[in-house]
Amino acid sequence: MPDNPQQDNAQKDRPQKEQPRRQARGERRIAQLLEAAASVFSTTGYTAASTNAIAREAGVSPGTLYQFFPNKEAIAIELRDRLMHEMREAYGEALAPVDPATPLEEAVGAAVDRFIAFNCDHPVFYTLMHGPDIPGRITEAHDVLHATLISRIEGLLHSLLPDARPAEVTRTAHVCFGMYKAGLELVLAHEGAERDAYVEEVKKVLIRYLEPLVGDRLGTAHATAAKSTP
Amino acid sequence: MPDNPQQDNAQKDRPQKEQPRRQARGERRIAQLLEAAASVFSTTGYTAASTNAIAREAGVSPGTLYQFFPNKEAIAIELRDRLMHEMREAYGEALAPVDPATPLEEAVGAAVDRFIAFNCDHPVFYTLMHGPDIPGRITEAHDVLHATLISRIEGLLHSLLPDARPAEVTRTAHVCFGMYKAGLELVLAHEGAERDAYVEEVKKVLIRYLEPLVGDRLGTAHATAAKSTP
DNA sequence: CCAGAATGCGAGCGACCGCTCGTGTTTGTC
DNA sequence: GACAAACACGAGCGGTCGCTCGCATTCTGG
Repeated sequence: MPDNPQQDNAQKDRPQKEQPRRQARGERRIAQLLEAAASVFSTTGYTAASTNAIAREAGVSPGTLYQFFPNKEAIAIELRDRLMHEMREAYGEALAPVDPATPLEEAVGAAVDRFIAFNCDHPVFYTLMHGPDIPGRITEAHDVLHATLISRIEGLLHSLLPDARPAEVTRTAHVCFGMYKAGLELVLAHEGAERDAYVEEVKKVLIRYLEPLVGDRLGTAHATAAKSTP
Repeated sequence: MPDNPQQDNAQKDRPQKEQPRRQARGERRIAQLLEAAASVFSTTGYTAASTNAIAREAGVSPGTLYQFFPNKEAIAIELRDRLMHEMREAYGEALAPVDPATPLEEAVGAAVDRFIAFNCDHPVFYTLMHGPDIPGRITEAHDVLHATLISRIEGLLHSLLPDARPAEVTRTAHVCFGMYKAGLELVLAHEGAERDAYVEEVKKVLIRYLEPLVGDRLGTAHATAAKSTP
């Protein structure tokens, strides 16, 4: 068991996890702790972040932290769940509506802009979602989420190129997601105007990768050999 | 100090690190230990890999391990250095010679093929080079190496598009490297025919990204609508 | 053959980590 | 005001980790 067998003496036989009646103070503490956790996670990564450091950052004792979270993992899960909720709420179904007549540039640009904006506002999101540092159970929930994201992209792709073998669509979706992920990392590594420039590069990568696939369907006149002289 | 302040009571005031005269047995042990380290690192990552586990995998005691390496970091560094040497030796200056007349497809394809082949043969290379799990000093050496790689790509790009502002060339190089890295991750996550398919996708991504930049320079008639009939 | 160096062992040190628990304080309810 | 529940504290428990140290064994040069 080369995993992370440090300890796992958490609660186990609790089919219903009935939490104690929270007071307003408790809710405030939870928010405080999650904010501190976001800070610590995004600067040191998940495994290197110690619960004592999170408690210290929040200005409380380790015992207080464990009043509200059964273990370290639960902190990350709750944080991720809240971020996911906030994202859905802010951007709705970001790439769900696959308007079949939208030009490729617009569809890709909008999706990339939204996701990147959210990640820039909440740096910890990248750490939790795409960080390779996450052990055990968290990953399982992430895998589900990752799969739904991929299938969203697949759906979008399917509406763009109805005549393609499913395996290829899946592969293309994985490539798009991987490239987006890499682009996001590049974007987060820069700031200001340079950051904006990288955002445009990411869009270019995706658009140019997908352009030949959608071909010149409909009247969308994107041209790989087009010039600025009409 | 959120770094890794576990211990650092290694040797410090040793300007010349004069190693003891190695015997053949010692060299064998070193190779054995590095092989074990490669296995453990690539399956558990750097930080999660324990030196005791490496020693156990190599079939020796922890004390023996520290006979040959001053600390855990040195194992990773030596491993990386040997891999780098092996790579230079196997593929020469992989993307150094910037033949200015090579078609884009060929240049990108060759470079991608070489790098990916090497990474497939030595999975630990990805962990050590691109793994986000590496603390402290190792990263410094990696940054140097990363910078030289980027400047190699810049050089290659400069020969392809001589009339481009340096900042843009740098940015393009970073994008190419990031996309290659993401593609490598995708490739390593699959096997057999699927893996080969992903390799081709990575090439497509890079070629299509760079194609509009090089335009139709010279007579290299790469065409997004080109066929296989000469 | 033998002195000394190189190699090998493994219990264990010190540090940190996730987490607990006994105790004390604050808050809501009657 | 009384009482229980929720909240807060922080020393410390059990554990792993990187690494050491004293000692035994094997190799090498003279």
